[in-house]
Amino acid sequence: MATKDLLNDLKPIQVNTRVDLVESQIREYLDKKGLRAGDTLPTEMELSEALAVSRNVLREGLSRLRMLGLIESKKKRGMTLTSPDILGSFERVLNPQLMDNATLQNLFELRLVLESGLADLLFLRKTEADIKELEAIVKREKPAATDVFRVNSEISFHGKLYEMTGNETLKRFQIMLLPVFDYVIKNENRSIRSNITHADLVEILKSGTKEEFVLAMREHLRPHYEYLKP
Amino acid sequence: MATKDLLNDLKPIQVNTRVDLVESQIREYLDKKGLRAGDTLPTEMELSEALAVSRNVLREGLSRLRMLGLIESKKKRGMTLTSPDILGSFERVLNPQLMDNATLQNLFELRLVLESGLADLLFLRKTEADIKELEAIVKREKPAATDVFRVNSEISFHGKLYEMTGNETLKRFQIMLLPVFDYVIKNENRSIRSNITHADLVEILKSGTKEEFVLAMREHLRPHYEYLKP
DNA sequence: TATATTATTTTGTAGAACATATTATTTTTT
DNA sequence: AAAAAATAATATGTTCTACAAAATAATATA
Repeated sequence: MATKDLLNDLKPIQVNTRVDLVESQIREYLDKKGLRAGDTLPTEMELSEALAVSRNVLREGLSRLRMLGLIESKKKRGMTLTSPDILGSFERVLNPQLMDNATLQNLFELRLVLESGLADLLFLRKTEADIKELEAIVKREKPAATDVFRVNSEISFHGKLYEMTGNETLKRFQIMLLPVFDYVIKNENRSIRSNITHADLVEILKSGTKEEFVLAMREHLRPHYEYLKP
Repeated sequence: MATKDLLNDLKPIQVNTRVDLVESQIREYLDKKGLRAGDTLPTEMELSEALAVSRNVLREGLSRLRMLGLIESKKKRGMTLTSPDILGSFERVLNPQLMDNATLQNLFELRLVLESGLADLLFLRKTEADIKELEAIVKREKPAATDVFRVNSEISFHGKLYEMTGNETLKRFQIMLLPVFDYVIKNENRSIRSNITHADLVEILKSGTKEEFVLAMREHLRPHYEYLKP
């Protein structure tokens, strides 16, 4: 079918609104000028004149950049560039209800990949205190509930792992992915049993090697991988 | 110092602008009403009246949601909810020049974690064709350049690995992280030599086991980990 | 009935005006 | 002359009105 191919090959021409143009032009401007956090921008009047748009349209564009944390503005002082909160924007968009299934699945996998790859950072930065806390968490788990990744034990145990990496971005990322993970699992009604328990993982973290941990973590996650499509 | 503690404990009161309120209120509204992709929103006039703000302010808020890909609008038809492009917003913000050092470092590590955790997905989805392409890429590499992760071989080889996961989100994520990775490496002038080459990795993918690959990949990335702070 | 024309509706854009907060300047007071 | 108070100036925040443009609905015409 030629028409079907066409639909795939050429995506519909989208008329960029003036605001879209403002946004990209300003972003280009920042890049071109090599501006950095702290630098000041021209005033709204100057910008709107230079771009030949109304102040209204300009402000709609600026509003976007403000939301992303790229700029801040104060009365009389004007606008300044700021270090954006890179996960802030991500957070606004991560609503399982609105995401299509493919993306949900992708994010589910993304999280598995992350967990599988934590080993080195963990061994680099684990402390005695961390191990003790993990042991406490494991102790608190109900003995009957062998299911891993179930909401309760999930948040505390795996969350603690992320925390131990000392990587704030990673940690926040995990928290943001939690609802997605939960959503997928619930929707597919998966039953999850692993040969490697949380307790086993802690034990290896405590007195095992990195290599052992890598393999153990994979084994711990295996049930999840088994649900993935080839 | 009491003042210093205070600065840490209580963050400055930020007067939310009307636009900020509009944004969060509309987001709340969507959530509360349980609206999904495809559903239509009230008109701008209705919304601005309900929120008691000018149409201008309302539009600044909507502009943000539009940027995030949460809503689309057409003349006469009004606005509809859409599945957001979750990485689109991320992309807009990932400018190494604007990010603070801690975040750069975090993203660098994030990428290492991802690469370390790819093994299972790769073994789940690799094909003959993939392996052949990898071999071709390795063949093209200059024999003198044993440095891994250097821009050229990096983009093609590691990029191909991500591609093989069949996870579009993951793949795009990697592309977005490339500049960050490059930026960090250049700034720290790291010399990188690994015992495991790309060729080795391909060989294991071809006729080795998952476990071998996991360990090989870690070894391949080891030089990078060695630069990380404990 | 089919087609052409004309409203109607809703978003997109523009311009002017005023409010508000913050800095800069001037005036007054001591 | 120095300090304090009052005033002006400036840039962002907000509102209002008006019109353009596109897509749909309604009507008139062949």
